[in-house]
Amino acid sequence: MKKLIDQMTAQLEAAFAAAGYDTRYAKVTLSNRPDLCEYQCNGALSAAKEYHKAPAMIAKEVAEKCQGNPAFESVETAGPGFINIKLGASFLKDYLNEMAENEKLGVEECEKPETVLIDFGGANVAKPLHVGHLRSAIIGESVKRICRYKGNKVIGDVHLGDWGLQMGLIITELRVRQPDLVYFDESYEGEYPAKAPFTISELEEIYPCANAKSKEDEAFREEAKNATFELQNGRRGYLALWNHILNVSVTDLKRNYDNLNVTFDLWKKESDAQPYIPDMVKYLKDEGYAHISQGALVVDVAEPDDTKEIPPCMILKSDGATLYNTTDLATLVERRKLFDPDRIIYVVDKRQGLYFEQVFRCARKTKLVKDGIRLDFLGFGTMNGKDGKPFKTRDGGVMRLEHLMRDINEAVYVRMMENKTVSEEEARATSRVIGLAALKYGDLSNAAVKDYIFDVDRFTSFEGNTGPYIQYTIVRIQSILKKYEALPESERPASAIREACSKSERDLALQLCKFNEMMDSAYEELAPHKICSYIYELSDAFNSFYHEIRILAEEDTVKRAGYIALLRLTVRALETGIELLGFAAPERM
RNA sequence: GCACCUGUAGCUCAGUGGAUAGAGCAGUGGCCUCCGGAGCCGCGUGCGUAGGUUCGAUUCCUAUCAGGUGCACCA
Repeated sequence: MKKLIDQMTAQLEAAFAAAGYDTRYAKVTLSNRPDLCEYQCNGALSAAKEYHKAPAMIAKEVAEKCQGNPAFESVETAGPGFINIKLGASFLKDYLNEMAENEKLGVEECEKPETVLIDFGGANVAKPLHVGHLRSAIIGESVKRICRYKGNKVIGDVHLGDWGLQMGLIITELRVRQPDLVYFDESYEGEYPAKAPFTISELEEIYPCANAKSKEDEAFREEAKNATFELQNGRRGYLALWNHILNVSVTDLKRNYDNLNVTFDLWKKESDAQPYIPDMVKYLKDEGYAHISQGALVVDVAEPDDTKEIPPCMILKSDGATLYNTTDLATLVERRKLFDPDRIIYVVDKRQGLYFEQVFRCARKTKLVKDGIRLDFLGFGTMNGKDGKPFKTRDGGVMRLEHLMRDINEAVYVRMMENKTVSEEEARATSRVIGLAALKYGDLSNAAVKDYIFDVDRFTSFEGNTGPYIQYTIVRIQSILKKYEALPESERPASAIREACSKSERDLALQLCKFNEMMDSAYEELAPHKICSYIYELSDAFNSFYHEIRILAEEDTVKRAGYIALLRLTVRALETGIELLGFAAPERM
C-alpha cells in the first residue's frame, strides 16, 4: 500500500505540473506546525530560484490547482511560500480502512527481497552472558524482526566464540584441577565419557579464574597457548573436552536467550569456519593480495582518499597462527557458500568499528565476498550506570544478565503488589512480561550508536515513555474490545472506520496513517527507536481519545462500531510495534 | 599525535535545510456518580562555541572546546 505521504506527493506533482513547474519540487512532508496544517510542501520556496518568481506566487498557483481535489480538505498558502495541507476526511477514512484490511498494515514488502544474515548476540562459550551482551541481543533481535517484516529472508546467527585462547585457558585450568581425567592421557584410545566433568556453574567459575592466572603467570599462559594450538590441531582428548564445554554452554545460553525472547536461526561457531581457512589463505597468497609485513601475513586495505590511517588487515600472525580476522574472513567464505547472503549486518559494540572496516575492505578487495554485497556494521554504544560510567554491580564487578533481569522483574513485582490486588502467582508471571518490556524498551528507545544510561528505577517506574506504558495501553484497549464482544450480536452492526468527528479522533487517525512511513524509515536506518517513538505517540493519541470519547456508552450503534474498528486498528499497530521490538503485552496487568 | 562517535530543558532522551525545536522524569495546579488513574488536561527552561554556504542552518561545511572510544600480531 502506497504511503500516505507519497500519495500526497503524487497529488502535488500533478498540481505542480499543471501549473507549469517541475514535479521534483512537489515533495510533501509532515507538517512541523500542527497548529496550521497536517502536511506541507515547501517546494515553492526552492523552485523560486529556477523560475525567477516569488515563492508565494508559485505556491498560490499550485494551491489553486489543488482546489476541489477530494484528497484534501484544504490547501492553503502561508508565509513566504509554504503550501499547507489538510487531508480530506473521507480520504483519511478510506486510507485507514484499506490499512485495516491489509495484512501488514499497509507496509509494502521490499521489491527485491534479499537474503539478510544478521550476526548478533556476541556470546562466547564458557562465559556467562553479562550486560555487555544485552544490547547486541536486544537490538539484533529487533533488527532481525524488522528486516523480516519487510519481506526479506532473514537468518539470525549467534556466531559463537568457541575457538580462541579462552578454550586453551579453560583446558589448562581443568588440567591443573583434575590432572587425572582421561582427556589428558595422550595414550588413551577408548571412548570418552558422555557426561561432562563439570557443570555450567563450575565452568563459569573456571574461565575467569584461568584468565586472571594467565595475566600473572607467564608459564600458565604459555601452556594455555599451547593447549589452544593442540586443540586446533585436533588433539583427541582436547576435542572431547571442547565438545563438553560447548554442549554445557549452549544449553545454558539458550535458556538465557529464551528468557530475553531472543532466538537464533543458526548456532554457528567460529570453529565452523576453520576448515575454510587453509584454502582461503592460499588463495590470498596466490592471487597476490597478501604479503608479509613485520613477519605477519597481511592485506593492505588503505585507500588513497582515507582521512585516517587504516592499518592493514592481518591474516596470519608472525608465528603463523590464525586470529579473529582470519576467522571472520573465513566465516564470510562459509556464509557465501552456505547461504549466499545479499547483505550481512553485524550488531556489535561500536568500538569494533575500525576493525570491521578493515575486514570489510579486505573481503571486498580480495573478492572473498560477492560483488554488490552489503556489509553493514551496526555499532552500538555502551550501557552506562547512573554515574555515566559503564554499568557495574554494587561492588564494581560485571553484572550478569540473569541477575540484571532478576532485579528488574523483582522491582516490577514489588510495584505490582503495591498497586493492585493480583495474586502473588499472577504478579510473578506478569512481572516477567512487564520486566522484559521495561528492559527492552528502555534500551531500544535510544538511538543505537549512543551510549545510554541504564536506570532500573526509571525503567520500572512505569510512567511516561516506557515499555509498560505501551503494554498498559494495549491491555486497556483489549479490555474495551472484550467488553464490546460480549454484547449481543444485534447491538454490534458491521461498520468500518468512519470519518473522524472530533479532534482527538482525527489525531489518532493521523497517527495511524504514519505507520508504514515509520516502518520504512525504521528499516532503512535499522532504527528500532523509531518504532518506540511511534508507538509511544500512538498510545498517547489513543489515551487522549479515550478520555474524550465514551466509546462503549455511544448510543448510535453504528458509530460505536466505527470506534471499535478504529480501536482494533490501533491495537494491531501497537502490537505489531512491540512484536517488532521483541516483547509482548500481558492479558492483564 | 592521528582518527571516529557524542554534545539539544535541572535529569533521561527524540527531532528537522524551513514558520513558534519536542517528549518523559523531576517540580507544580486541576480531573474518579464515567469503558482500567500504570491514565488525562494545564504551567517553563534549551540546540557546546565561533565562522561559512543558503532566501532560510539546531540540521550541511570549516575551525574550536568538552566527554567517550579506537589506532596490526586480543576478541
